[in-house]
Amino acid sequence: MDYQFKDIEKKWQSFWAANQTFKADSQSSKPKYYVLDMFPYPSGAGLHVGHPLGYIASDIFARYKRLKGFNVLHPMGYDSFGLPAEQYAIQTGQHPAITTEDNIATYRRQLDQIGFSFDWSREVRTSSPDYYKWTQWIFMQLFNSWYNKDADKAQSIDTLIAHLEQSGSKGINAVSDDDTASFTAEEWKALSHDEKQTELLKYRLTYLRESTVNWCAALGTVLANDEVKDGFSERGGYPVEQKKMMQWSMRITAYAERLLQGLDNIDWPDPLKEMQRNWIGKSVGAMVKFSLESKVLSPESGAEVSYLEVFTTRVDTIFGVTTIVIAPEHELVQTLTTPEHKAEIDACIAQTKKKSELDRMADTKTISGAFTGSYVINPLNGAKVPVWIADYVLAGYGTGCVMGVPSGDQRDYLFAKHFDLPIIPILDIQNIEVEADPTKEGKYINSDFINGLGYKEATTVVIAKLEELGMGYGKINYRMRDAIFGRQRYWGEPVPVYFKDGLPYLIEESELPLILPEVDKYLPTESGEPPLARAENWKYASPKSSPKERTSEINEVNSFSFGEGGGEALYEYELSTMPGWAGSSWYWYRYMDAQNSTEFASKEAIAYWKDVDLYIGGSEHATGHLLYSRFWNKFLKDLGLVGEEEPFKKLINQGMIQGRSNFVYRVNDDEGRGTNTFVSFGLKGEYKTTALHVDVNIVENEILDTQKFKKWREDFADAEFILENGKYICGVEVEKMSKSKFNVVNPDDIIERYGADTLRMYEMFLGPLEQSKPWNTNGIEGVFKFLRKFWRLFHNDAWEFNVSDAEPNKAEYKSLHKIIRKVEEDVDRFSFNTSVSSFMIAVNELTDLKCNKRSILQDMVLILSPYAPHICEELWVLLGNEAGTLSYAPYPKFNAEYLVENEFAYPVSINGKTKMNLNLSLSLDNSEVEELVKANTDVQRYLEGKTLKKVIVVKGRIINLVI
RNA sequence: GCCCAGAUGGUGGAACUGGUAGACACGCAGGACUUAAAAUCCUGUUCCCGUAAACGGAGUGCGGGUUCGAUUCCCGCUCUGGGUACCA
Repeated sequence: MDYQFKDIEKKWQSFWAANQTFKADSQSSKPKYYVLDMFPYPSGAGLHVGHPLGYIASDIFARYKRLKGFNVLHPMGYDSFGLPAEQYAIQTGQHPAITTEDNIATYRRQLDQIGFSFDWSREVRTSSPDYYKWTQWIFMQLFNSWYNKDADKAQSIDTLIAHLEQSGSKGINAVSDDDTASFTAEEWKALSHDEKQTELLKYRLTYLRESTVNWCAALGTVLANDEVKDGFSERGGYPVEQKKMMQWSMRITAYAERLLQGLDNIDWPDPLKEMQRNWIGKSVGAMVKFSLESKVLSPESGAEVSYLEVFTTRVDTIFGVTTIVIAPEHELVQTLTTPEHKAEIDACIAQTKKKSELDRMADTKTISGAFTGSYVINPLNGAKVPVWIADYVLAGYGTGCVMGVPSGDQRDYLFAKHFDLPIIPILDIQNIEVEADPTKEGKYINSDFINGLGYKEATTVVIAKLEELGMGYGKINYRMRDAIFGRQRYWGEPVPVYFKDGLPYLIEESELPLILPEVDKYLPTESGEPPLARAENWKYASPKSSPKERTSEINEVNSFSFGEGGGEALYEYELSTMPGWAGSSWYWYRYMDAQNSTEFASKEAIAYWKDVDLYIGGSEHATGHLLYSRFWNKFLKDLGLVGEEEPFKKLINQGMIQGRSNFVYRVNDDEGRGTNTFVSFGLKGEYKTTALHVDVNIVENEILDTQKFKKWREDFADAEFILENGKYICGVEVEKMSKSKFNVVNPDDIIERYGADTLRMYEMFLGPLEQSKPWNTNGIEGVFKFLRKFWRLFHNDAWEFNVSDAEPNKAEYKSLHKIIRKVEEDVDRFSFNTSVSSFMIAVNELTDLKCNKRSILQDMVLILSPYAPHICEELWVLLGNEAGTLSYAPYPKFNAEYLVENEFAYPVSINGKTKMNLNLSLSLDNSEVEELVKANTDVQRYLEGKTLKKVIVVKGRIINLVI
């Protein structure tokens, strides 16, 4: 009987669906295990063969855990808001919801074919109102919270208001836009309602602020830093420019330290943790004030300024300061510039502006800057230090102002050399002849009271002195910026906010979800407003009656009296929508309780499932999704809504599957035009050729199917071929998988030809899960043959196949227990490729043994079932088990006794050279082994009178004799 | 530039804490079955010398080191992939 994979797979997929085999229990006496995949964006192209790699791995793991007795939650859903559907809508006028619906149907069909054990009853879609209601709800919680640094957590904004009412800004230790704000309780109370709101906005965890954003004109939207690559948008590759806009932001910087610390307690790949650490970019240093010679007025705030403040990580080098350099965009540039230097400074600023467009970052070699004519005073030695501007100083980091220490910093060094400024060595071992020496070794020189000290000591002493003088203090800076949260797009979650007198207010919780309105077109308006401005009646109608019982002063600032007549007033809704990462920053909680209409997930569900035990996805989300998710999780934890500080305990990055393109070589004629003759790869050196992509689906093992090639495209119908050894060999190159390169392999085709079980095993067999690798189908035959061989173990005519209940023999037990141990080890370290090999060996052994023992075969089916579930279900029933019981059957237990051997021969080397085979028994201790070895006649022969110095035994084996 | 990961036959890869390098699979070559092909099965397959074979020499990107013994550990390079980019 042949292996009819199509019938078998269809049968079991229907069975699982009909019986809800993989529905996770909300309550169970079994321990819980949560296996999660990064949910896909359902693109129009459908799944290609690279997408399921991670899903297959997680599915194997989930199925394995079920067999091991865990209550497994293994859900799937769709991150269904996003740009491509909207771009398509702009081009075709088709509503993105319809496109998305179609794409999801395709994804679902493709996923089902692979035989995943997802619990589809918990499916989520970020674009569904039932879902985004809660995304909006979380946004509201963020709006209503501030970060209390003393408690080191987010708290309700009411607690902040209460504090302000009580004692003003005194004693508030918050993360805010403006940490210099100070007023008394009386001053606070005297503020108008709008002034209070403006003030509070500086503390809210999501807030509106004018910020410099990455504006992509072609996409008509703002992009986050991680969506911009080298000045171009990640999606589409359009140019991105800097622009100032009023934007919603998320105060992720409040969590910088916790995001950093949390990395130490989670089992994630080190490179990924490292990426997040770099992104957060913690630097420990100090703030130092350099007094101005005379006080000036700030052009922005009008306040008196008496010093320039710098941030430095090397405060120990303060005696080597020869310049203070400020960013050309710094607010005091014009104020500090003396009339005789104005021309130079203006020229320099103009040049910077021109440059910053595109190549400011590419061009790091050119040194440009100018002297303002002003001086400041070094607080520790009173030296007069000139103030310069230079474009290597960024306005957006630290104070936009640095102290130039040419001896220790290469940029300062180049700057000093270029403008002929002094360079002061500050460490005795410093070598500064050709470049700066940033060493921390040696003893200080030219450095007043720290002369002779070492780095650590000097740093402590300098900071202490600065603090004593009131001219500085130790400070930690982070590179990470607050995350921009608004997008000027249609296909996203509406922000549940309306505006009154220019200030944002939340809509009522009871009014959620705020449904995305219909629009006539998906483009921005003529006046440049986001697409939502096109929606009719996109206005907030205040509730008919004022909310009751809003009498307290605290509540007063959160609400206001509505239109006099009741229900008359209409207010503008926020027009931007949320970014792609909003919906994906909490979705793992929704799976815990996907149908809940009163909470984002019930307390009980969250208390039971807690967190994700295993998360599988690509490392490209390192500084996006994975960071934002950790941020929201910590916030939800602060509010007591969830229990765990970190959402994803263990994370595995699956490697990317790259495309593998095939080429044919068209022979050119003398004029360089292409002929219709194609030369095989090995002979192409003898001709002038042009390489053309050829569809990888008509190439097998690099051999072109010339008949299919002629049919592939009309103009190749009468192509001729110059063959080698009767075959046309194609060239190969690894590239991104894309339609235009004809290297896209669709999993449907593979399943059609070999079945889902083969696809699953082959994707694992291809190589280590975490490694990126090109897809090629060259080895898939081997996996298919293996499954067929496994099938034949149960259906072979060569021996009468009767399941026997007899006691298995030693050899059969040995094969079985070898594979039990191997697969357990492999699954635990996600080395699925090596277990596939081990299966092949085990099945070969059992075939050779003509094994028909029920217990052995049954255990084999169990062990293989996570990898190839369909065939195993079929064989499980064949062995007399009830249909559907396989997925929760107990996993076979490993017993080491079956692997013990009493006697074996192995090579032993003498002084490192392999010389002889020894037959010895195990389970002796080292001294006994030594005696035995000495008594061995073979060894005697080699010794030839010399003494045996050492017997090296490893894991009970003699490896080497030292003579 | 900086940070991280990697480099093993014709190919994908294995060797888990230093212990017979090349498991397993693909491909290739030869053979069996067949009128033939496909399918299946068997044998060989790191390279070099040589042969009927045994055997001998080299060998895990390159150059050193530690060790009885290194793909594995250490130092210095080369190349490839990923991240990041004037962060003071």
